[in-house]
Amino acid sequence: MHIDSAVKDHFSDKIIQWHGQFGRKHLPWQHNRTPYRVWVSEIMLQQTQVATVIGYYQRFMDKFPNVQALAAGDSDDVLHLWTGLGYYASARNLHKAAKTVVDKFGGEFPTTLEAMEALPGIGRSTAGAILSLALDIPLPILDGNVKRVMARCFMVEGWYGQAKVMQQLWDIVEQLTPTKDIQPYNQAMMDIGATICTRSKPDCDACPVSEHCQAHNNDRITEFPHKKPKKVKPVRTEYWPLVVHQGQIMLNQRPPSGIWGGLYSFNAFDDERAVKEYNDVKSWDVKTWQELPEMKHIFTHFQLNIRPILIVIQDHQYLMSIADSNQSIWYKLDDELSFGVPTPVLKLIKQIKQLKLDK
DNA sequence: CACGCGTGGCG
DNA sequence: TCGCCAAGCGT
Repeated sequence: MHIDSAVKDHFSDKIIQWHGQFGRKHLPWQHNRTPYRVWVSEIMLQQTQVATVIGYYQRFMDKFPNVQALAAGDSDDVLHLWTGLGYYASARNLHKAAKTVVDKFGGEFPTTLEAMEALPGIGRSTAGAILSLALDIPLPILDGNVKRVMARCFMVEGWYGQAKVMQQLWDIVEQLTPTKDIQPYNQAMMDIGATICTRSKPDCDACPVSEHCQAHNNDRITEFPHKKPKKVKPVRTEYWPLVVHQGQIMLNQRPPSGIWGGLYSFNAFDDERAVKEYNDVKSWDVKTWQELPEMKHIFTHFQLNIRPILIVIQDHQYLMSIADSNQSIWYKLDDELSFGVPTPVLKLIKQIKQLKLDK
């Protein structure tokens, strides 16, 4: 995609002008902007909101005011200052990179994208942020905010996990990046994403570049950015006969491997008709046949809908023979459990106990 | 390309 | 109440 140079100029003019009026200029890391200070803020802000970061940032800077102090610092102190912030590998990378900057670069941060990206924990966007915000080097950034703004302005199809989408977004921000005033420009891009072009209910009336926004102009704002399709968990429905006789309930041990391996559970059938056929084969004298409310049980990889059917029987001619075959047991509801059962089975057993059946 | 990484805020 | 998500990166 090629962006017309007049459009580009107008776009960046609008963005920079907006920054003068509405941009955030008094966050702690926006004063005394050095690569070190911007770097620490960028790492802390990865996947963490501004309001959360501020306190951590100030404590960190009090303890480690420059890269030499951090490099010389104790790793326990670094991690302690990170406690509660999460992503502790980021703190370890930060410490490691500080040592590299001091040992290999004499305490001066590199000024090229490539060298910056070679430091642990610094990817392309963070490298661009440090170099542009601290040193006014005209490089684009592409964090979550900028991605959202770009996806809407240019109606980028697809979701961020796709390589072609990221390529397209980088291509767009490269073309739009102005050669001067990069600091306010990049700062404003993030601010607009964070405060105007929000995930839900974007305030397009307040946006300085809404006239360039294809999604807005086509009234399709809510469609962008496209969400990654959630993997739909397969749904399986099973009918479970809960066969009760004289205060006992029939359970079967499951195969040793697979779901609920070795645990005791109820028989499972694909439909209610199969349960009836099963019952016919057994020739039980059925006293009660009652469908209980469906239960949903979520596994990692699928959802199981359980349709329990309470079957109270009074014939006991067959009971012992059933129990003798197929790993079946008759569990006395008054006894303590002495074997493993899956959670939905435990819930059903508790339900049945409360019914106080045919004692 | 998918996943793990941590926590707090929000609708 | 709880699933979703927020200034990404490394594997």
